[in-house]
Amino acid sequence: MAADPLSRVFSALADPTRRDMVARLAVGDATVNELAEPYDVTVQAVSKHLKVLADAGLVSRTREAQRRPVHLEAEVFDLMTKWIERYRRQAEERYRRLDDLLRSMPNDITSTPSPQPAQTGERHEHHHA
Amino acid sequence: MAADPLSRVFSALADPTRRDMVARLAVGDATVNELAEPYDVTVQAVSKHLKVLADAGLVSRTREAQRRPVHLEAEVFDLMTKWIERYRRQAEERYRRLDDLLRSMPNDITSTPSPQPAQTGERHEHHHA
DNA sequence: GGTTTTCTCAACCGAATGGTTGAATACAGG
DNA sequence: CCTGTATTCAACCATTCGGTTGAGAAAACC
Repeated sequence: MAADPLSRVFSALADPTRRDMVARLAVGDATVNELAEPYDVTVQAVSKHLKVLADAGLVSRTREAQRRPVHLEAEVFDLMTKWIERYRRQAEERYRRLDDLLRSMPNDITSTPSPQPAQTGERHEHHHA
Repeated sequence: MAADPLSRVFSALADPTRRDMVARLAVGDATVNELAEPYDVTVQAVSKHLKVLADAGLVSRTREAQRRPVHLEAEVFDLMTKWIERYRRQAEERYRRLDDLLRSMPNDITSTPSPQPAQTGERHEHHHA
């Protein structure tokens, strides 16, 4: 339903019930009924949550008799951590550079915007005129 | 609006436009108008997105004349990475233990009383010797 | 003081979300 | 074959979400 994979994963984990399910599935596989037990919602609602997690690639279900054991797929986590780490590092590096800049010039700021090159993925020019 | 912090952060990053804003803010602070420029939505929509990011603690705004420069707060990322890493590690450890277990017992316990149900997606090997 | 710029608030709209109940499907077993 | 169990599908409902337009609010500039 949702467009890109990253949005699906973030969106799937934006719900506390679904995060709790993931937490419990990290301990071990479980059936839908087992998963539904602790919550006071219907089994159908849990089944829907599972579908969201499955669409995000976070869990897989294999038919085994009439039960459908749910299994956590941990690889998708990397998608998020990569994204997060990338921009956190970028932000922290910028912070560090700003610190250096401030440290190196006690006065006389406001003249040089930082000399960093055009950023990859920046699809927008500052035609500041 | 008053969901838990973790839900707010995940939810905030579940939108591609907001993720793009975060990516751009990692490069440097920006005003609402500057942020709105590349997207073909109204400034009000961007302002709303910013409110979501701010409620999640991902950005902060400081009034500076009539402009409100937006600043990325990278610490909140840790909230997510901690949660993610915790359960990924747990799942991987469980995997490792399961591997050891399977390695230690040569015969499979899950003997199928009925013949193969011709169902796709069977993932455990029945090496019928 | 009045205007312009920047930004937010309010009301509204359509689509998605999370929940429900009820019916259907698939399989195990008497 | 019939029944029970596990799960999903379908329709519905209330709320949220992302977007719009239109009206403020606050500061800078004339």
